[in-house]
Amino acid sequence: MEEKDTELQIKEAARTVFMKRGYAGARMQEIADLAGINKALLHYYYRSKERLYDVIFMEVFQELMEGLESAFVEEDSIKVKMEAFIDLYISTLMKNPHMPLFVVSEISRDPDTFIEKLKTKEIFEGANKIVLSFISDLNNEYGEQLNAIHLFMNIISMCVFPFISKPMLGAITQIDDATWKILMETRKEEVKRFVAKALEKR
Amino acid sequence: MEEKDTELQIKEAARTVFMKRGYAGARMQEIADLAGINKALLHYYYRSKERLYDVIFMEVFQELMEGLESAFVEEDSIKVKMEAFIDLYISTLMKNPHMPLFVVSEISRDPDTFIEKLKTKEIFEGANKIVLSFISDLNNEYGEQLNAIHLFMNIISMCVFPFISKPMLGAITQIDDATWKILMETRKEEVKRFVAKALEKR
DNA sequence: TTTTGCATTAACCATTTGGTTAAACCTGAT
DNA sequence: ATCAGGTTTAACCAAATGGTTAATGCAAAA
Repeated sequence: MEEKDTELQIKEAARTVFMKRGYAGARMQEIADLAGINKALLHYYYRSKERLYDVIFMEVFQELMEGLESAFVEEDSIKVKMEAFIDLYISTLMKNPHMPLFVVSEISRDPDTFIEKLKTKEIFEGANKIVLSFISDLNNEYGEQLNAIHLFMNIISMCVFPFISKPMLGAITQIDDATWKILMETRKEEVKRFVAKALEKR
Repeated sequence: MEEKDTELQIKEAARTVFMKRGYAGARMQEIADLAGINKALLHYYYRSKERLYDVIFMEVFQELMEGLESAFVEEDSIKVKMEAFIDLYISTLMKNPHMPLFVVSEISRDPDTFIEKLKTKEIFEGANKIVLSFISDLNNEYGEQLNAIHLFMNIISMCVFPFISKPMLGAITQIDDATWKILMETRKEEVKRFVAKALEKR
């Protein structure tokens, strides 16, 4: 059947368009064109723009959180966890470079609605618990040296921000895509070393 | 006269609305309402939405770059410059928390147009030169320990990203505004210490 | 072969939205 | 007082846009 195929094609098209343009900038017509279907069919499968958007947004958000969680499944020392996280998260973002900017800007567009949506889903529970336990672990291990929340922010920032600022950086410094890929690949080691050195005990 | 007053009021309203909603999400009517004037008057002063937007965007972008530059005017050691930058940039962002997300998402919405715009302006020259000389300074001083570009990214990331991710972080962890302010205030010292430690020579 | 029911489309519709126009409104100069 | 200039507005317009509807296609069941 074409059933699932069509629905999937719509979702892929919607994902591309929403990620590129944001909710306000996205056009139902463009999604339909990209999916190779009639615009009315969008409304047949997903009643409205907002519902379609919700589905896409939650999927992307979930992926972002899963990427975060999966670094923590193994029972290891906090240092190993940290390094696993840095490796894995940068790799994830190299595959999906548009995800973080999309998620972050759409949340700040309407934080209250986002909070409401979160409450109904279970994604939140997992991610939230893991973040808090990570911060608590950091605190036990490095509490005397550094505020754990700041350490957490530092790590996340160094992993995520380069992807968010890439278009701007690229415009200013004219880095081509090949160079960028190498830069992000070497970045894993650099960030790990940077953090490790900053946390060295003496 | 009301002349400059009206024009200024339009610009302030436009800035607020564009920063909150982005180009696509902004409505000329909302800008007019916020400025307390008739919508036609917007077109009287600025011919179109795009022109008004261009003015606002370039102003905000310029402010962001000036903030970056002003930390470097003094002829000091690279370490002092770095610390001045961290202090000053976090302070700037505390006053204008929406600036970075606005700039970054609008650039990535249409990087080519942004590059075109940049070429015609002089803002670029200054900022670009300073960034490159900063990276070159970093390289001379810490080149053996760390790739200078990554170090530059690290510092910028740790300063800027918290403001970009605040709405998301706030939604997940329920940090109130007072706590946030304290957190960002203490962050200046934390980031400086973190960077200093990571760069210590032995 | 006919029927049934979902999938798909062309044509439409109502609203929103950026933009225009012609008239009204000031204010300072004559 | 009236004239001339820019400023401001109410009313309007055309295009874009999300959404609907009624008809068509089409495959499996009868």
